[in-house]
Amino acid sequence: MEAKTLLKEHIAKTVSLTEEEFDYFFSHFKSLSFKKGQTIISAGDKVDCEYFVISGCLKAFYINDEIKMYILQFAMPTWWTSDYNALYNQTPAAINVDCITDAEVLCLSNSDREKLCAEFHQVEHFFRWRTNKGYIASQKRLLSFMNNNVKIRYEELLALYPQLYNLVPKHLIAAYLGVSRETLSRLYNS
Amino acid sequence: MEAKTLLKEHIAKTVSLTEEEFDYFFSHFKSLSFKKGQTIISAGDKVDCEYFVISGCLKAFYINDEIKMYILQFAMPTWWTSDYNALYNQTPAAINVDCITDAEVLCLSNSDREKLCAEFHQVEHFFRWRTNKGYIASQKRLLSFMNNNVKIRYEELLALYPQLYNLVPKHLIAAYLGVSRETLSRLYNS
DNA sequence: TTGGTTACGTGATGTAGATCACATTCTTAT
DNA sequence: ATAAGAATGTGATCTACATCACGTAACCAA
Repeated sequence: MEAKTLLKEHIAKTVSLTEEEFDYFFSHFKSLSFKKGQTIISAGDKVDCEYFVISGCLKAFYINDEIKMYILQFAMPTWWTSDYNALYNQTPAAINVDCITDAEVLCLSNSDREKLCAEFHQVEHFFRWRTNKGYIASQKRLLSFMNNNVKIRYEELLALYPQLYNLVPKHLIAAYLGVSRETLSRLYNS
Repeated sequence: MEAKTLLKEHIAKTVSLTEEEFDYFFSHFKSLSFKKGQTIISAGDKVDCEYFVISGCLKAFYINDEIKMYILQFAMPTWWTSDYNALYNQTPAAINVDCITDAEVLCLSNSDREKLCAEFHQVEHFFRWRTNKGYIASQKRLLSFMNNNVKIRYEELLALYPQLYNLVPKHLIAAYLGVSRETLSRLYNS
């Protein structure tokens, strides 16, 4: 689907904008294409934008002591991603975002988002709801982390995002679950 | 500090409301007092409100198989708490909220919040920022969970909220860290 | 085609933290 | 004041998962 249509339908699920309002809104986004493996945000970078995924799959991840990787989020079409801490607080990125597959994204700068939120009450409403959903999902994941062992978390993940199983290598799924690739391998071969 | 003043100063950190606007905003809150140990939300309940803490300390927690407790959040003065998943999606509460100490809270219904957000762009802005902060904090905690062992998480918690050390029993701190009370005990006696 | 890199499987062993059990102290209610 | 229940400390043992080590298969790029 075309980028503009995808974003339009995504927004329309939460708020109603007129044709002109949406066109104006959309004019603040920049379209970017990336190849598999390319980096969108590197730890240490200044972060100016958040990204809306049109096609492909990204990962947002943290690297500990240059050794271990923990995946905070897989970003699929219609998902938003960035280092929001860095973006909102104007601090250097602590996490990285890169492309698991070739990807097309729309990029919105922090200042444009704030401008659009100030100009259109409806846009502010949209972003409030989007963040709400993210917050709730994050709380759920935290709880699952505390409450469930790896096997259950693995099954939850596949139930929620079945497409991941074929799309992303298993060691990345392990990095999302916070478990070693060996343990994950033993888990589903039994 | 008086409830109204506390809320007013809290809101003023993010947005500017006129005297009349704030009075109108405030008129939607109900003041409630609880004794230590009293329950505010029980798992299974319908959840209608979110709560702004004026004094005392609450905990929001999940109970697994009627045995293990995991604390999602300690709520101190000027913090907001509820079961947001239940509140926004109108599902029965999955988590509980109760009082670690005697507490005074202001209660705002979901419908009143949405009404106020629709009526005042500034109020919508305030709630967007509040949720943003919560989301960022939740992501940080998740990352710390994956990345750090109990000792480091314990030190992080005390660095962030030194007042907790004297205020809440250690087994609750263990429940926040997702660790057994025995392990926590051994940890800080060494 | 070949050589190098990445993904994946699997055994052996190590370890952080859980669980169980029981003792001690501190709170709270009557 | 006293009894009962909460909170805490500490040893012994168990277990889920990490780590290390090595092997094979798949996927590339020259």
